[in-house]
Amino acid sequence: MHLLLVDGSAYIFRAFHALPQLNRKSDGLPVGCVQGFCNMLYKLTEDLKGEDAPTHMAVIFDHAGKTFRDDFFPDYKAQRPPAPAELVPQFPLTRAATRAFSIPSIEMAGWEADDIIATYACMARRAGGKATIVSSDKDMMQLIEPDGSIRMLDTIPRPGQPPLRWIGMDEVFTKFGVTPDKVIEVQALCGDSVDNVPGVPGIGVKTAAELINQYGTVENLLAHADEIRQNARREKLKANADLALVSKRLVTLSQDVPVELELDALVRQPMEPGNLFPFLKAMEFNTITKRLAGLLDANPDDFPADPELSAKTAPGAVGFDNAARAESRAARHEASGRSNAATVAHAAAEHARVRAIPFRPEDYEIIRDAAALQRWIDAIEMTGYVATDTETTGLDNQTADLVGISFSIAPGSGAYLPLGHSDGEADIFGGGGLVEGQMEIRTALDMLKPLFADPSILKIFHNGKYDLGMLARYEVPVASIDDTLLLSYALDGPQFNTMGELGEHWLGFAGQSIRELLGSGKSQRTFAQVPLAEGARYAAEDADMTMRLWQVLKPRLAAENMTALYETIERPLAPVLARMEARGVNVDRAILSRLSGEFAQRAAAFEAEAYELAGQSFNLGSPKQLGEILFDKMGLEGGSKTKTGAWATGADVLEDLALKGVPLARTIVDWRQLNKLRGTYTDALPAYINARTGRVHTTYSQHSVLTGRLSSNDPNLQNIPVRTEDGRKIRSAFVAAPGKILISADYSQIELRVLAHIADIQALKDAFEEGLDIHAMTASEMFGVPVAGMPSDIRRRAKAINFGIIYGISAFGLANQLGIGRGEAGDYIKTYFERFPGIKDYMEEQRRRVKEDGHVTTIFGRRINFPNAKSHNPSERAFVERASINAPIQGSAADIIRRAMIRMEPELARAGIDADMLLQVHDELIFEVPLGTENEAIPVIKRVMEGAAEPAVRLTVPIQVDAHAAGNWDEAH
DNA sequence: GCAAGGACGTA
DNA sequence: GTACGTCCTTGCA
Repeated sequence: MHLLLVDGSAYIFRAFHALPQLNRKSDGLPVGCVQGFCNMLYKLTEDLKGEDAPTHMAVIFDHAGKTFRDDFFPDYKAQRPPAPAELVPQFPLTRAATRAFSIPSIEMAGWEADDIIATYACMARRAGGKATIVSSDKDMMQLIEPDGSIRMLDTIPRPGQPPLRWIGMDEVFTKFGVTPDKVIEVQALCGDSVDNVPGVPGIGVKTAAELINQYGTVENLLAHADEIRQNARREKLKANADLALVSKRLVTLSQDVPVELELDALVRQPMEPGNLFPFLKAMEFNTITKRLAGLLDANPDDFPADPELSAKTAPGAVGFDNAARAESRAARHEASGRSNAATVAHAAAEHARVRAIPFRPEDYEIIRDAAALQRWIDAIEMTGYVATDTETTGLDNQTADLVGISFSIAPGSGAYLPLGHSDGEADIFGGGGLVEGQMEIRTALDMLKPLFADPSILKIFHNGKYDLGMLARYEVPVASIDDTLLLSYALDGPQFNTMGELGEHWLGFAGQSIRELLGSGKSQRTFAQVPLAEGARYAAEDADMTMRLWQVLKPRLAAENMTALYETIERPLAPVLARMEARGVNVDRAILSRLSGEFAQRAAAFEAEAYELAGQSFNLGSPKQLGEILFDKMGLEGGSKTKTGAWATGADVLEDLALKGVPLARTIVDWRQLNKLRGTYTDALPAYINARTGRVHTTYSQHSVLTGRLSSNDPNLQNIPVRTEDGRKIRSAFVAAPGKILISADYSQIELRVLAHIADIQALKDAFEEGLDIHAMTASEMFGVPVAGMPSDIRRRAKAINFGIIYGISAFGLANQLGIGRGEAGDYIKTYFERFPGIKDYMEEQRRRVKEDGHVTTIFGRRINFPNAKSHNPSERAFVERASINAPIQGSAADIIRRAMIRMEPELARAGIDADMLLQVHDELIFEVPLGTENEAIPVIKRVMEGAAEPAVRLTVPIQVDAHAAGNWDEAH
């Protein structure tokens, strides 16, 4: 007999990290792991033929709740984060899949899958047969028998490797340095940080193997502990003898679980089309359905999809993105065994646990050679995740050089791999040679490459976008990331920006500041000039801190229902942005230089004119001096003061004065405009052209904006002028590369459409449905003027009101904007509310929510916090009210374009279109495509952008995107 | 050398 | 009336 035992729970967890989580049913339910699981079952039957073909088979799952190990070691697996929300609904489905394949599905309260597997494997062996354990879990390696009667098979999908990989004596020896029968002894000594098996502190796999190979067992080792020559090792062992013994009990698999099914009950059954196809069809697994139909010679059409599981008919079938927001329900599901209250408690417990772990910089390691690096790589692979951070010579990852990389695999662990520390005095050539004792950079990176590229190993960064861009320049691609900065942003908004702030708040320890390390001003040094030991301490602490923050923040996702936002929006967006930043945009230096001269000349003329009109020369750039001249010296009326008591000289004030016949005011306005364009754009932008790429690379901030928008800096490419003719000249300097053309695609009236959807305003929705001019329609409704032949001034007012609504209108603000009285503005608002009563309801609802909850949300569940909502300052409170009205609108629109950006690249690739997404300007995306391909690219771009809310949210208004192609940004817009 | 304030570019 | 980032001056260290 040959018994095949599949470790079902381990498979889904490992597959979750190994597989791209893209596969969803038409209702949005994630089924990637279920699909991988079905493929594996299929492959097992296909590939295990001849003497490997099993005669008996079962799939074993972990059961929710405590096991016997918790009885004597309550901390066992205590630091496991709760299962990701995307995984939770897949647990019951994998059991259903097992039954669909006519295979017994076994789980038992109080026992881990590993113990049940061990029990059955031994039963098979005692019965004179053999057993194959389908698992890659190292804890199972203790069961392997040298005579081949118990073997292991790894089926976790890994790119570039065969689907089935045998694990034998050699693999075990590579991992543990001992034969399988001694694996538990080694594990007892070295422990396991993932499962929280303590082991003997300070003893790793290598040392453990050495000791066990000499003494055989933990007990014998402890009995002869006095013989050990190395002082530290001996004392550690003697001091922690009890930990070693407890650890051994923890890792030893039970072989006498009182299983209910005898071996005979596990005899392989033929697949039953009536079980199989209803399940596969409900899951929408078309490929495997076809394959199995061929194999079984059956027609799947004869079997309807299982109505209980099917997308269309299942009760309460909703898109996952919707469903995940109510994931407290899903989280209550079996496997995790935790109710929502439990996920909250778990997050709190994790926070307390991590916060209590002291920082010990003296434990950090410096990796100086390949052997040490390999040890860390091995440890990381064993752990399955790593917090990591790159140290570089600057803040801009397109120009900085890599100086080192740090790692941490658990709170308190840390290592620094220095690669580019230089000695000698820093000079303009970047200092002297490399400091001794560093690995050659290419050698080290080549060793790390498979680790970073391995999607089954989670890389945890803080602001990973930076590191991704950095590593990409060194040809180190990264798959599977988590990001503590984005976790914090999804949970708390832009409240905490730096690791220091997060550390201070969550761990009570800010860590060493980079400013202190590098100095400032004239004496500032780059990380390359930091002495190696000092740099190592800082860098390793950074990775350690990142690991701790991850363990604190990640469990909060489930507890606070932010998993879907983080998993479907924030996490996948970061690599997209990293690529956009790396691409940059082509800017014509000659155009800017010519404009700079032109603007300077014209500004100089205005400057002379201003001195003439003022009767004196002064600094036109100084609002203070200008205010004194206008209101003190010239004695003009109507001046107002800013909050600091200075004369207000803003454009609106000067515009007023100009209308009242003060020519100096107009001159200043014109001068300021030209000077602004020159200073901020034509002079500043050329300095941003990257010497290596010849292009301008902005940096996006994914975590800075309250509402969920991106921001752009160094340089800000989201405020390139467009409103004035001179401004557009600057825009025209953004040109396509030779042989390419730019496409600008922008959402039309996205915020008003979102408002119509959220507030459910039928009149607005109808107008959008019919493709009307929305401002003209508003004007017509409000003022009773027909749309045809509408005076432009009436439309302008309606437009201002529409924008005002989005901004949380006030009579004061609208009056200012339109230059009318407060009373009249108030009347407009009143009329608007009468014509569109739902708007008022919406506004009151947001005001109520922000007061009650301290936050409002977007349609995708993004939470926007307003800690000031209960302020005693009335104007502060009024501000919060306006912002809380605006935030769901601006934020939902921001979420929509974020979703479009995430989907854009794969959809373009799928359509076979070569297009580079370069820039995002809130409601606009800029692409660069080969000249002549724009007409194929545009429909795909439009389709992705227009459908970006689906399927998570079904908008009740049409979304419209306008796209144009041209050689420069001005003409494409 | 740095922070704050004013002004102004964008959606 | 919302949300940003940058440039420049000013005032203090």
